[in-house]
Amino acid sequence: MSVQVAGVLAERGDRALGDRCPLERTLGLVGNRTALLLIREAFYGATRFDQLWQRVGVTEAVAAQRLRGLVAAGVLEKQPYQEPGQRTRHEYVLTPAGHDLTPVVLGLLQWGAIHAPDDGGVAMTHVGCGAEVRAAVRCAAGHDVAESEVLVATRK
Amino acid sequence: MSVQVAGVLAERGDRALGDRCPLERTLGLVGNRTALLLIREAFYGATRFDQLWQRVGVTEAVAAQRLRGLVAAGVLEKQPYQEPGQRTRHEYVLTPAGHDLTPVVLGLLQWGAIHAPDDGGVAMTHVGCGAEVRAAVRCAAGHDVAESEVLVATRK
DNA sequence: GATCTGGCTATGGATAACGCAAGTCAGACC
DNA sequence: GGTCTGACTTGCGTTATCCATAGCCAGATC
Repeated sequence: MSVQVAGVLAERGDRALGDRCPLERTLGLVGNRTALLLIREAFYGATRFDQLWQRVGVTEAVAAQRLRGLVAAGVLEKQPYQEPGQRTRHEYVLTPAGHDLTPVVLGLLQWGAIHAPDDGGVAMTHVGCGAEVRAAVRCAAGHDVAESEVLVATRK
Repeated sequence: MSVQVAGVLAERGDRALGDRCPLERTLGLVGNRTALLLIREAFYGATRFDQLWQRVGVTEAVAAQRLRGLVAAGVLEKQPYQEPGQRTRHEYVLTPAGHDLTPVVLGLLQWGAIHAPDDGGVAMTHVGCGAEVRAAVRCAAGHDVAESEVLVATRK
């Protein structure tokens, strides 16, 4: 059981659609290990360069490179801040576009917790009611949507 | 505004947690370009080896390698099938674990459609009611959950 | 038995991602 | 002016990922 596809996606046969195919560019922006781990840490609340590279466990060089990419992609932005007695520095905070990745990061965390048991799985709960939190697929009318009820079409 | 963290995640300070940190292993399994594109095609309904590598636009060698990984990770499984007058072959179908990646793939498709306009963005609608489909964060009690209302804790 | 086809495997080489180590730079503090 | 620290940058070697090409194998067809 899969989603339903329409338009170019359905008509292409068995050919690739090249680099304008859905996900191609997106994965170029956020679809690598370090970028997703940095986004995870941003979700956890890390903002300073030091925190980010140390918690992710990559070198400063790689962190700097990926952070530049994420800023360019509009996922993070650099904001100046100043602690008393310290000089002005910059912190990396999630933009609205970055926050829109919540279902993705949360979905991956949830998937790992269930299906990759060695992954130091996490438990996520709703602070308000204590119930388990999960990424779900819904429609704007409020229905829970099964995978087979999704129609994917190319935009004009 | 970020999620709330508890337990080891909150106490670790600015150290990395190594390869048992949430997402590390998960991203090793499904967190690379080709794997995610193959999962996308599986969502779209492709099952045969030829379809998969051609639609993704990758060589047979790379596709075979990643498909082995996805089968080993339990995301896909090989099932024998036979078309009349043809010999027995194998197709790759999503396992329940693979289907559990729906919010992730759908979330990435949705993010790309909004924030990466050159990504050949797609429109996703609910077949039942025609409303737009989106990945959302909910709790088991049925509440919509804001990012700041999520408590992430390490499992024991 | 020879051929063909879908589904792979094998080899070699390019590019990208990463780790390690060292260096730069700006401003607070002495 | 000199030192220190957080935030990077630079250079180099290694590993992972990818492409291109070629070859293998099983079974249906001829």
